Amino acid sequence: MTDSTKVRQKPGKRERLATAAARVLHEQGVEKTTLADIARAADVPVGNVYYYFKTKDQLVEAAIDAHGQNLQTIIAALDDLPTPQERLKALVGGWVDQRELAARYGCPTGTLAAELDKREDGLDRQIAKIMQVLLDWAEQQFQAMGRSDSRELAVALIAAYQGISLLTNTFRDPELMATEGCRLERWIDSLT
Amino acid sequence: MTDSTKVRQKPGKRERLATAAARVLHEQGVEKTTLADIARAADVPVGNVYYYFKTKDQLVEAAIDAHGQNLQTIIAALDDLPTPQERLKALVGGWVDQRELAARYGCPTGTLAAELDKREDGLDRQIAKIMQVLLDWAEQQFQAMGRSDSRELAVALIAAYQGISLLTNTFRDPELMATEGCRLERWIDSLT
Amino acid sequence: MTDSTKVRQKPGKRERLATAAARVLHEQGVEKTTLADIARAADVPVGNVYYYFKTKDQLVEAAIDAHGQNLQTIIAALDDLPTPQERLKALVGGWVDQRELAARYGCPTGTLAAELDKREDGLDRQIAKIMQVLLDWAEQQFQAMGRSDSRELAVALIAAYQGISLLTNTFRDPELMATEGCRLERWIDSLT
Amino acid sequence: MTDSTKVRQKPGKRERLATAAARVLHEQGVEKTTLADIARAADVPVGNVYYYFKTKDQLVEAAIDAHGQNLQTIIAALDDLPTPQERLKALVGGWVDQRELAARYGCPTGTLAAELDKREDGLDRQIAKIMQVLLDWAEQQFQAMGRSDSRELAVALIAAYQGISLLTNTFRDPELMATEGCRLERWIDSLT
DNA sequence: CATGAATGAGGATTCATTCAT
DNA sequence: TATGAATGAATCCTCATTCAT
Repeated sequence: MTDSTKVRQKPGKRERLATAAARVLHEQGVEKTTLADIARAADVPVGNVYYYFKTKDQLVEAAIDAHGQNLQTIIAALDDLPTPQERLKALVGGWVDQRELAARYGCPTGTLAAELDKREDGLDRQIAKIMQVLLDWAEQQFQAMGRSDSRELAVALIAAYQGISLLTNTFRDPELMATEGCRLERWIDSLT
Repeated sequence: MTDSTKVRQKPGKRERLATAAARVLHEQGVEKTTLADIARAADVPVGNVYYYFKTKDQLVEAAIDAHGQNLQTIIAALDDLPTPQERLKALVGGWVDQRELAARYGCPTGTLAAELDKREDGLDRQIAKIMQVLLDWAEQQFQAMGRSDSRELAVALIAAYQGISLLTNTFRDPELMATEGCRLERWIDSLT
Repeated sequence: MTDSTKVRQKPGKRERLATAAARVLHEQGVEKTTLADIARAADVPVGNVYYYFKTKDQLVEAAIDAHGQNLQTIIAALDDLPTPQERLKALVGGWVDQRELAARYGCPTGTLAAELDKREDGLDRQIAKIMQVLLDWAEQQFQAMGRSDSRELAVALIAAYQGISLLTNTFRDPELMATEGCRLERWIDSLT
Repeated sequence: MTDSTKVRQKPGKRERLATAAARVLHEQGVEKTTLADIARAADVPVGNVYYYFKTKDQLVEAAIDAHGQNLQTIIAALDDLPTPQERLKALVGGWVDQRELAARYGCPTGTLAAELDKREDGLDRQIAKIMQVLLDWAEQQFQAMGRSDSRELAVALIAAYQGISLLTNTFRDPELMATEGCRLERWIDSLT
């Protein structure tokens, strides 16, 4: 009981750093983000960061993980819905809900992937895994809809999202995402 | 005749730099690319770069322009085709032809856009212009096909390309682009 | 006791840098002085300088402040003297005492002012403030002597000092300062 | 006659460079002025400068010479006046006439001297010579007035000018020069 | 564990000077 | 002579990473 104060005060500095990193890296990009930026955002002294993460790359990895866990949460929520069509459309709906963020900074996973793909760290494989998870989940839904081309459809859906995120961001226009979202929902319905 | 080699080398140092920049920036990303990298790729002494471009940003801008001119060339070639369907499918075919490059480095315009959108330079507006050109051209084709939803379709098409470029790059799998290319061609045919 | 050396060395790294900057900038001039020069003079690694001062200009500003504080100290000491005449003559006496330094590098404030006036930073306003302080103090003394033209006299006195500093420096002849000092003291006495 | 065209077109590129250098160096200071600045001001291609001056320092020297010749011209004009008092007061009057320039950039000779004294080139001796000329001339005038302390007075006069130039420049206030000019004229009259 | 401070390896940029024509 | 272009040595500044306490 005595330590509860301390425990409650810093409920995982490590986690706070990872969360802050996820946000700041999304907003500023990996290369333009300083360790100091992240430390500041997490309200952690710069020197202390290294107690939790040996290198900047490890912090980036933690940020990727955070995005991954976020995705897991989203998927878990979607799985409560009764039909695959509804699940897929709910996914699209979620994207549309985030359109303001996309207009400003693009898709968190997508922009991270684009940037990390320029490197030969394992980091690019890390982000690929997350993308894979989403892809697999979408594939399952299309399969549940009885489509034999489920993989292809899953790729098309995720690609459509990544692409419209990029355009939405490039033109700073959230409406692009909204319009494309409607189109994708109609498309899902048309697949029976 | 003997001096032609040397004589021919100078004429386009500025252009050589822009071309090299376009390539290297695509391959390595803007932030990770050093002026020295570009200078080396263009076989120009670092100090000399500044004779042609006052800042790194100006060199990036020149690289963007190079990509823009490349796009213009492509579009001009496409316009020789008789029907809008053929033109659009030829565009898609071109993307598929470039799938190996996309698998390695992603779409030149798209990755550049993703990275530059993190900045508040005019550079992000510059790349948006190029994307706009492509979008406008695609819209014209859909319009020529008699579609009233030409804008929406154009956005969907370009988004699909940008998205599949990202996935192709993320998974280092050119086949993704090929498959999606076929799907897009079928889709175009279905719109008549 | 053994570690006192090291312990004592840290306490004022920032101040050590400012002091070193004040000296080196006086000796070499602002433009000719490298950050490395100052770092070396303060026995601080170059990279570390930026922990204390974000830019070279901020370091220059700190040096100006150092000169300003030095002036305050001098003025405070002068104010202990009973009559304005004595105070003014003591000021002049101080100048004469520093004539060797003036012969080598000129008046610290004056040379700095001359150089910074070529710039449009706020730095030139910073040095003007210090000059103003000296001017105001001199004016008060002449006022205390009952002179209605106190401002004009103050300007004349400071100008005489700045001018003779320049000549002393130009001709590398400390005697110029000494002679002019005597003249100024006689002049002060003549004003009653 | 045939060469008159050419002769008239470029009446001494060398001289044009020296004049431009004198002006630009006064305005911007030696260190902050690039060769390109001077070349541009003289409307001479950069590469061509080196045909006339082997190094930047030689150009600075030429600028100093230009100021020296300017001084000679002024002195020559003053010498037309009948009495030493009138000559000295005319000198002071000239300073006052130039007060706007002094407020902006200080005294050409003085600021140059201040900057060059920081160097160990012969350049600082060069500027000292010019200052010497002025000093000698003033000394002669005081001598002609029958003063045995002519040297000391000459030094005081020139120092007063250099000092008030600095203050005028520091405070950007031409009036300072005007006021001090009046004071100096009264002072000259009082010496008889 | 915490933290302010230290360090040094780059990276962009400037500019005097040189060169080829 | 004239001139655009070339060159490389400096210089300022950033930042990941380490260290001492």
